[in-house]
Amino acid sequence: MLAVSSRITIRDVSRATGVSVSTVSNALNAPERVAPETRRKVVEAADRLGYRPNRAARALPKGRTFTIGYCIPAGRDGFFLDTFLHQVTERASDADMDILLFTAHRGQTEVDTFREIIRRGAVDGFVLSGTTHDDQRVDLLLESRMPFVAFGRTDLGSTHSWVDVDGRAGTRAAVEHLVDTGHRRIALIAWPEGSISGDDRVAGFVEGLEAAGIEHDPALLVRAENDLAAGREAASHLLDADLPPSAIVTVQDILAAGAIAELNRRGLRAGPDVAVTGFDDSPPALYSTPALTSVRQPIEEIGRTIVEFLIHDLEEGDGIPRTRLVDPELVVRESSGGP
Amino acid sequence: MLAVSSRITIRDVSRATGVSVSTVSNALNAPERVAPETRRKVVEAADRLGYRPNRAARALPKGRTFTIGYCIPAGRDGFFLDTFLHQVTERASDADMDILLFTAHRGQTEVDTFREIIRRGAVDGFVLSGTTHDDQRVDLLLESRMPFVAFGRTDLGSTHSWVDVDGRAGTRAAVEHLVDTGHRRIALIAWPEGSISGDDRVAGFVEGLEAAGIEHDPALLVRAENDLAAGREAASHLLDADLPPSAIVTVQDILAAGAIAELNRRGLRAGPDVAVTGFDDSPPALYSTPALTSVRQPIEEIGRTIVEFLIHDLEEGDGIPRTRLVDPELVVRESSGGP
DNA sequence: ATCGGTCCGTAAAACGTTTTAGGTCGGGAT
DNA sequence: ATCCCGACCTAAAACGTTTTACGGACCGAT
Repeated sequence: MLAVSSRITIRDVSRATGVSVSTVSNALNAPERVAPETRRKVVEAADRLGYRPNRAARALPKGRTFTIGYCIPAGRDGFFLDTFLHQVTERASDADMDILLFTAHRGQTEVDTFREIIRRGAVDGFVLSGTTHDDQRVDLLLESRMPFVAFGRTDLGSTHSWVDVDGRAGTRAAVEHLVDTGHRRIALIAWPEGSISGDDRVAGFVEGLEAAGIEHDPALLVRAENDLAAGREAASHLLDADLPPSAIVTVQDILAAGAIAELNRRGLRAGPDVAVTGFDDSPPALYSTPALTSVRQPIEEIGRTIVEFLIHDLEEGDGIPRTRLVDPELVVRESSGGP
Repeated sequence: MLAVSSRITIRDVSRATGVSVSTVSNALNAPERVAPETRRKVVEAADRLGYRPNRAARALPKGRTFTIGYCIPAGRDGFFLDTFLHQVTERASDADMDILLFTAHRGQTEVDTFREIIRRGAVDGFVLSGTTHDDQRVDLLLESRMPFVAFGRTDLGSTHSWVDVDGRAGTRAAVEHLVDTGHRRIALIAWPEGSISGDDRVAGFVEGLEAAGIEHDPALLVRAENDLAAGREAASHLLDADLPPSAIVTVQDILAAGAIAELNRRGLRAGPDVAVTGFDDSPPALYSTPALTSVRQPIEEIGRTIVEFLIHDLEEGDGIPRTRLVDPELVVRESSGGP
């Protein structure tokens, strides 16, 4: 369909007020350069006509697009994409910026796509998520001097802005909670070694045990991929041991769901018989029976902070890396003997 | 931070090849207008320099932004936003378009924000979701002649493009499945009257009963808001009846989760004792114990079709409304006595 | 009276493309 | 020889803004 609806341009406002195009622009962007009466006339006419500067036309001379890029991850990133994106978008909107959503082109790597977006001059900066140790996107962005803020740390953590959850504090809190309710034999189902947040969560587990003066039994730490079946299997392995644990901590809700399923299969109840805790406080945690005790990441705060950092960088242009580690919160529910 | 990285413009390619700017543009956009040898030279140089036309600059003379708008809903829309957005973005990317994500400005209605986006000439068309009976956004878009495709029907269904799930067929399939496994006393937990998809799902329930020759007992249809507690309460009400149901159909997984929680509280087991089915096949359905029988909406297909319709409209410009009702699929799990 | 300075407004250039309207050249038909 | 046409290329205008540089008017000070 043809772009109809004859859009209102600055020229229409100029005609309506009898004042030049430049004066209209000045009246709207730099009010101090224009006589109060003229400004009033212009603003009134612009309002009446419903004039809004064309995005693309504005971007050209400004050298800014008023757009933030976000690459939507290929594999589902978890359940908070929803919340995260909403928060990011809302905050961006407060600063009059929009979000450009893109995804890796077919047959291209994600980094290639980032490069494309940069070359096209499509955005002023990026929000990253799902960072890895040596994240290639970070290399590219640093190299091209593109402002960005990452959700998650990387190996280059000190040279760029990031916001992350203190996962270590999270699992540690879970362990402390279990110790407080009388558990001594506490197991952990973790991911395979090598991911930043995974290793961090393991560290918190160990730390929590140490703080409670409990010796860490290596047999009680098993690794599993992040899916239901793997969680089930890992739990089964733990429960078959000579001295099975009385509590199972996991690094992700799905693993916890797997553990609960395995308990059910054996006629045991999560909570009364074996305590289980998850991580992320994703919807399944809340809706499962029994409801899952889980470590909640403050996604809203994270999204808000990320945009705040990015906008600051864009406006002030100082390029100084800013970082923030936010505290997660343990939400106690039935699966660990809570209410 | 200043936009550094001295971007490559068409002028650079022009200089590198010794050919005019217009020829470069033609070589890249309308190859037939340029001699083969020249074209080769231009393409080679463009490749070598990594030239990509600037988005904003291109939008101006083209009168197209190569962008599709999507307003991220305020309340969480469900769990498929993730999947849906990914699909939409990927398909858009196939057609060389990006997604502009926005959200209602503070203190403005969603419609106001749509109007803003249109006035700014920020997008070529929209993808809508979460439509209501008399959706104001639809009115606005039709009025401004903006191409768009809705996920979900509206009262103006015949005048615009939409893609929707046949919810009626979904609940009907759930009822049929329950009848097949021997149930006769089947209840429904539905939403309050008035939503398109909710009423549709109720209709499917009634239809299913009729088809099986079962008389519909009004006492077995209760209404509840879409949250866990409400589902719990509704189930409790049903189970307290003189003739409690042997199976409970729900119009959403969260209501089903509530029902299961209530069953558990009473020492009953979902599946063996009372069958329960959900709708949406959201993550909680899969991860709950027992795993939930649910009606799965083919989100990938929906997202793909929506973009397909929109791109077609944009390219062909015929503006003819296209519609598609896709069939959902019943996924049988333990909560209804499945494997 | 002339000068200098402010205030207010405007014309014009610039941003990086695409597209329109020619322009030049060579060759085939007359 | 002239004319016409097609093939190839280019200059220039256009898209809708912002911004720079300048000009006129007015005013107070010399």
